Amino acid sequence: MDFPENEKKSLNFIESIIEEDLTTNKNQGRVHLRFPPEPNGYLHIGHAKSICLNFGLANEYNGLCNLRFDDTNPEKEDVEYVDSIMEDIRWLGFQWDDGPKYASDYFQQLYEWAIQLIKEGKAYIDEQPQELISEQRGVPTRPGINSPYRNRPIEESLDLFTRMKNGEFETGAMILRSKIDMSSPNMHMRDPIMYRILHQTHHRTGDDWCIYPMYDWAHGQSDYIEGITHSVCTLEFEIHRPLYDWALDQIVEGDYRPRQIEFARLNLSYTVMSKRKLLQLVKDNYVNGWDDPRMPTISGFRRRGYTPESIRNFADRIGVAKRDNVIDVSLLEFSVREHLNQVAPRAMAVIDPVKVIITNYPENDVEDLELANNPNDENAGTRKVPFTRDIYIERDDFMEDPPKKFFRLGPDREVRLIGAYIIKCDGFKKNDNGIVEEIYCTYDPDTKSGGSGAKRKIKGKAIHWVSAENAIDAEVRLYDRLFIDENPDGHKEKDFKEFLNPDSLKVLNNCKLEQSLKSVVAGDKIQFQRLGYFCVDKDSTENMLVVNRTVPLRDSWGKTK
RNA sequence: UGUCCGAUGGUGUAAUGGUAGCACUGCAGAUUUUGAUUCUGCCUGUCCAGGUUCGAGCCCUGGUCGGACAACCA
Repeated sequence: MDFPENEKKSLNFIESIIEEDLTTNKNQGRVHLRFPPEPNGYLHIGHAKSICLNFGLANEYNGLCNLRFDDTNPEKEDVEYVDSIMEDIRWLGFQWDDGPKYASDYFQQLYEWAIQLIKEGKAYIDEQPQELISEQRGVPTRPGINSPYRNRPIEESLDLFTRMKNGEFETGAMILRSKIDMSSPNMHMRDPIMYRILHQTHHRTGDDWCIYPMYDWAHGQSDYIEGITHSVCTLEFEIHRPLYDWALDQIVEGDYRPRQIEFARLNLSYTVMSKRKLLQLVKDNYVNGWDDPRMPTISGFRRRGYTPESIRNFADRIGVAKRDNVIDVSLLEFSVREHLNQVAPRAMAVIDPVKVIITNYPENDVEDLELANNPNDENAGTRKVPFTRDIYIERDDFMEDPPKKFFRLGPDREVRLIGAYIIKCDGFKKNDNGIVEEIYCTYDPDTKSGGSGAKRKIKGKAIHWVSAENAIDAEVRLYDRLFIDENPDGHKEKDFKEFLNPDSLKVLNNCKLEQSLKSVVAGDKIQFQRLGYFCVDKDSTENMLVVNRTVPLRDSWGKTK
């Protein structure tokens, strides 16, 4: 125990509400949440925050959490998105209770409630053109005016609504509005639209319906039907809450009633989060699909090599509150490094190779060295790595004329080859273009790792290497942030795409990996020592391994350079 | 000249009238066969003005600043 026994864990404001409700036995002490995505795009890291929140809360309070697709707009929705959303939630490690739900499951009930409202004189059919209706609605600072159809006879509205449903009118010809208050300071209360005509095939209900309920006439009711107690959503719905409550007032019987609670959505620095903008990046080929490793989508992070644990930890750390926030991407990167540091086996890879010839090493000898898979974790075991006369090292681990603080290879300098020997540079050869082609070294046979002279101190650091004869060829994809601006969509005069990072993807084709990596499969995560965490990409073929860099290691040298 | 919401270090987030804490970032240092990890230390904060109170980041009043709202989107 790190803390006194009666010290309470601090609660976020939603937990406080739930605990308060629990102590008053509200809704018979039930806790039932839901995650309600619209299937019109792929889930992103902002959704991950919401998913972790809702499912996490259910977990914490022994409650339930539904997955409900808010599929009331067939124009934008598609099963492709339904499938990807379910896959992403499962991957994150959550399970919804009792099968996926759909707002479209409730179309009949919603329709009947609408009829009830018409009969009660609380809803009417308006057949004015859209522009007129919008004009009459007024502006936030000025009240609207009543529609001339506002007081049309109930029988007439009933008849029209039935005919709307039966497909007698064209898309957009008329709407069903609730009769609330055209002078309300809250725009959403000015006789909001409940139903519109949409001759559009729905991905689940097909052509059963040609009228579709609006969000505000579906969401609270769906919550009510499912027995949701705490309906958690993002801040932009705050102003809808009076309408949410109004809709509930029309249908609630008994003590149970869901409550809407709003929290601030996640914003991440150096990225965009709006579905519309992400869709644009995909559709206009600025990235290679929704799961492009540069995308802030859950599938993008998955392909990039992020783990569900790291995303869940991230979600825990960012907290939940109502103030607008911009989370530094470095926190996400910290979370993934933290987890991968524990679980990713280490290996050596040279991504920008230059050949080193160890001139005093026997030409055809091969030594099988036994290296730890994770020097920080004995349980990770060991692997065999072949050592030979010709090896590759990283081009930037050698300098012809190195400064004092450069602790790697250079003329007359010594470095330790990780898990092998100390070598000393005796010379090098350049090609006609002045590029270093070969580096000549001698090794000190007494300094073999684990051997008697292994502890010999040198000024140089340890560097990674790969046996030239035994290397595996690979393509390495180096990803960097997609945008060069901290807040790409925060500029009024400039389109967010102007801030796209031209170097967000660098493909390296001449990379050399150690032999032990030949059996990796897509999704495997490895730390390439001194380089970063990498993940085998699904584009890999039998002939060419493709590896994504998830995130580089922290680099205090790179900063001081 | 509307309604609603918000304001704590560079970034997030706690403190629920009683010592402003934690994490990330940044900066130093120790250890290191990964310039990683690990460990240690440091920097930096209650939007402003009044009021209530023995005591206010917290309660009240007034300002300031920021966000949301005028789709037949969600």
